[in-house]
Amino acid sequence: MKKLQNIPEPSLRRLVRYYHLIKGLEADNNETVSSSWIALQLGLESIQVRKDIQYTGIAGKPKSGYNISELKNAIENTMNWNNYHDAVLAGTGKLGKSLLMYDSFKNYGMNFAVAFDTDPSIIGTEINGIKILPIDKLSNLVKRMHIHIGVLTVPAIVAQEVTDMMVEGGIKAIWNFASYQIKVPENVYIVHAQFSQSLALLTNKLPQLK
Amino acid sequence: MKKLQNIPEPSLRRLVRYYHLIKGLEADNNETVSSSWIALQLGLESIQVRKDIQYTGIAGKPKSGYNISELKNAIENTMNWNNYHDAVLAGTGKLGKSLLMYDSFKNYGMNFAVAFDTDPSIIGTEINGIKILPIDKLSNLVKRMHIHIGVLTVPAIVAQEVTDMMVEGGIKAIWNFASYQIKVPENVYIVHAQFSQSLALLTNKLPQLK
DNA sequence: TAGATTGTTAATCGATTAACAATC
DNA sequence: TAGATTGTTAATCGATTAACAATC
Repeated sequence: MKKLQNIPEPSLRRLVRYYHLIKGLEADNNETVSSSWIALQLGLESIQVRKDIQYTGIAGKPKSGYNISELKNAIENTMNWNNYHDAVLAGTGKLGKSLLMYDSFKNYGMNFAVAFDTDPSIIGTEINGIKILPIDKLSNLVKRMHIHIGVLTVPAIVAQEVTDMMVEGGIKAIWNFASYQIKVPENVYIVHAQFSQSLALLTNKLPQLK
Repeated sequence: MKKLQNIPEPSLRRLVRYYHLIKGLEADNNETVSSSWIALQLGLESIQVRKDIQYTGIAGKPKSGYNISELKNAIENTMNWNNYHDAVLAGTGKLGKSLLMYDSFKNYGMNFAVAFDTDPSIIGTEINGIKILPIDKLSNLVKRMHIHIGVLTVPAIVAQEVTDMMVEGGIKAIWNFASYQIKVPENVYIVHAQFSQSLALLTNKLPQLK
């Protein structure tokens, strides 16, 4: 049984980059990859790559490096991407719809079981095969289906209200796209996914780039 | 003239959260906010909030705290959100389209001037008032219009090719949504915005939450 | 064997936190 | 004035990096 270790957030982010990099390698038929090659591609130091990979629990071989498919599996295991977990999405506006249309989340551990909205004109319809139900059914359905992941793509003004419904239903992790500081009990985990947060990293650097 | 300081990424991310929090405060008519109140709302320590705010260059008042509108402005200045910069988007698939439809980027320092794609059936049309042009015009147009921000929402397989066009045209910052490790010269800044990166932070924690 | 690469242990660096002085 | 809150300086903590031994 693998011991669960808290992997630093920067390491998790880099591991995803390694993952996408070596997926490209698999296509050509390479078998191994070295930390220094990964580092070179990503502009990092090889020791940092080795440290990050150690968090996944696999070992490389001196001289040859890491087995590519083993490393790929190890990252998938670390991220829990080797199987997927049901999720609900609340708020089928432009962004919500776009996420529902995106078919690749299953490769990243998540599957939309059902979506919720308040707009009577779309309730009962489907987006990409995913049924849209009225928001007041959220809490009960989530409880009944034992769903633990909620994706929040509602307007800021109702973000807390919908969050409370999710928490009431037993949601344990919220992927929050709403520009609102939702409050949750201590045992609920939030990942902030606002575009503004990511974009801030870019716009903040602009004066130094021109 | 404010000195440019490199603000740590975690601080930038938290500052965006403070920003959304105090925007809610402005609506009610509060005038000041304390670091301890912000910290309480976000589950942080007040000293960390004060440290982050110091990066924006403003000073608070002992006993009363920070002036809310001053703090809001200071964060906007730090992120360069007080005016906006033209950007181009390449790849008008589901995600690209959804970003073009999103009208709030102007509030976060960015404005789509034009978009690019390869699909002849949509070239020449507009999405949300933004013209879609053939990708081979990208480099020249970007150069001519002095655009410095590129948003990459193309399939992984062409990500490097399109990146090269952007770089050739003089793009200095790339907001990359493609699941591909694009390579750029040292003077080009990349922000990784893949859903998988953000989602990894959530799925990695799942075993501890259930 | 020699050389390349991993993995361990220790050192460094930078971000966070603590203590407390300054001040409104 | 007393008390609340900021801001500074120092201490701590955790992530990154360096040095080098282990090993294929």
